[in-house]
Amino acid sequence: MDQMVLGSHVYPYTTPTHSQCIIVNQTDGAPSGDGSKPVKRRRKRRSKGSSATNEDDVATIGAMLRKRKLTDEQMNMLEYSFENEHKLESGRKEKIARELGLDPRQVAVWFQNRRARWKNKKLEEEYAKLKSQHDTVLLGQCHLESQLLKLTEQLSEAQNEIRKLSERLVQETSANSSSSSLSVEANYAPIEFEFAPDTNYNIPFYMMDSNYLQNMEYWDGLYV
DNA sequence: TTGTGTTTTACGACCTCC
DNA sequence: GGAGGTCGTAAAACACAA
Repeated sequence: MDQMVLGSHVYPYTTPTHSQCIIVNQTDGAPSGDGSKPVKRRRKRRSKGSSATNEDDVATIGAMLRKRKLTDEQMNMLEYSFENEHKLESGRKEKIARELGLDPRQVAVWFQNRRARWKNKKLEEEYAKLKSQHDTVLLGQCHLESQLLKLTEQLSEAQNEIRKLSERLVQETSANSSSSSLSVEANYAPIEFEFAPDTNYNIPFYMMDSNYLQNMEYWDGLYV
């Protein structure tokens, strides 16, 4: 492990293999001039492959930082600290930086990035949870729709059956009407379904006797 | 080895709070 | 106004398939 001394700090870093990241003075370049909102200006960085050879780079060595991967130990300590508290007040930052031999700015940046990762993770978890709930609701909807279809078919069959029986009864009673003073309507007044959700289902229910209901296998589903 | 996708470190711009 | 936050992004570091 190499070390790099900047100011009063000693930074650990792994020797870069082929490139460096050099931060050029952030305020360089032309000012915005007109006093309007300052133009966003990205710092310049050394691209891969170029080398730090001239005096300018040497002169700005104080502002030159290699991108240092934190050691496992530093990472563990930071993670432990993050678990305790996601926010980082000044005193704590200084303390952690001292203990880990890092620049306080590095600690602050690490916490910023860690919070961002934590937030992304929470968002992903929330998304997965909502998606799961959505899928469950969709499944339930499918199930209910298939049930509705099945029940609609059963109702239609039952209505047909009732109509046939009703017609037969009318025929039989009209054939016997000469010998009877009672009308069909008087004995079998139409009964309406109180629970019928739709007026189309308010069919005359002439055959409302126990034998008929017992033999109506069509209604099994409804009475379950 | 190299191309490519992902993660990590670092920073600028902007915002909020005291 | 300064300190510390988020957000978006650059670029190094890393992982891994081809």
